[in-house]
Amino acid sequence: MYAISQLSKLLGISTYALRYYETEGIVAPDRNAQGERVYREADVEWLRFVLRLKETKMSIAQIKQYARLVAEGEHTREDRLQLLETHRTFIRQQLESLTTTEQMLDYKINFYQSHIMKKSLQSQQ
Amino acid sequence: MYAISQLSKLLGISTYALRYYETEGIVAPDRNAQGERVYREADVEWLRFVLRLKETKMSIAQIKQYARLVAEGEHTREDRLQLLETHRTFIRQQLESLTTTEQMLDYKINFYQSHIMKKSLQSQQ
DNA sequence: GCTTGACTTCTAGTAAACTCTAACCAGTAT
DNA sequence: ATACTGGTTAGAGTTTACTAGAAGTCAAGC
Repeated sequence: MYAISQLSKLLGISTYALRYYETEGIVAPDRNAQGERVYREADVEWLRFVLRLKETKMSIAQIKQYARLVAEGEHTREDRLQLLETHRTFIRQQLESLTTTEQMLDYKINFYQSHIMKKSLQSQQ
Repeated sequence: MYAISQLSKLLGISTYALRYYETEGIVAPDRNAQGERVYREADVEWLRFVLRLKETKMSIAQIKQYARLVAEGEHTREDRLQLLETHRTFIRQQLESLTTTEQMLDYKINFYQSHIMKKSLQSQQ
């Protein structure tokens, strides 16, 4: 059980963001007697997954859509599957793009380093 | 040599974006007698690299900074190297994050598929 | 009893990255 | 000659994802 400020620290996101996710229907914490948000372990796990989706470039709109399907229950399983498969495809594209770009950077970095090396050799002579 | 609309199609980005990149100092095409932008092959290659940086989550501000260093010439090589190395580290983090998330999705997709399979088996009986 | 601190809601503001509109111009087709 | 096409600029508007401010509630400590 976490208060909003505790969860904010735990997840490394702002309390503003946590409230925003709630208004967007992405998370629905309990409330205590004072009306304060109380996040359970299940909310924490869900939010960790949400942050993974965000890191891998899923938009808030899409995450919201997925959250809505989960909340709607059993009969949305096929839709959820579809959504996750689409995102997996997107992730695989990103992996390709990152690998290619990493290689380009390796090449450029080697280029710069060899030039800098030449320069420092020159300055030694 | 490409007109803006041609390059837009070639790169799959809008003419608005191309003009925006120019105002940000990221690209500096030639102009013809009518004052229209003329992009050379070198501009195209540079923009392809810029788009790679964007795909891998480099901000326009950072790209702008790198472009400025390139334009400034020889004495900025160390800074450029630094910037590219920092981005390579970031790319490696993204690769890790994507791999982990892909595995989570594999798991969830298998889960949904096995449930759907059960369901369709039930409906066959 | 009053202040402090952590929360609440509502609403406005912000940063990033475009995206669009308006007014204009130059070359081509009818 | 006129309309159309495709370009130009300056500047306003849009979308996304927060971020911040104002005003209020409530329990705890001095």
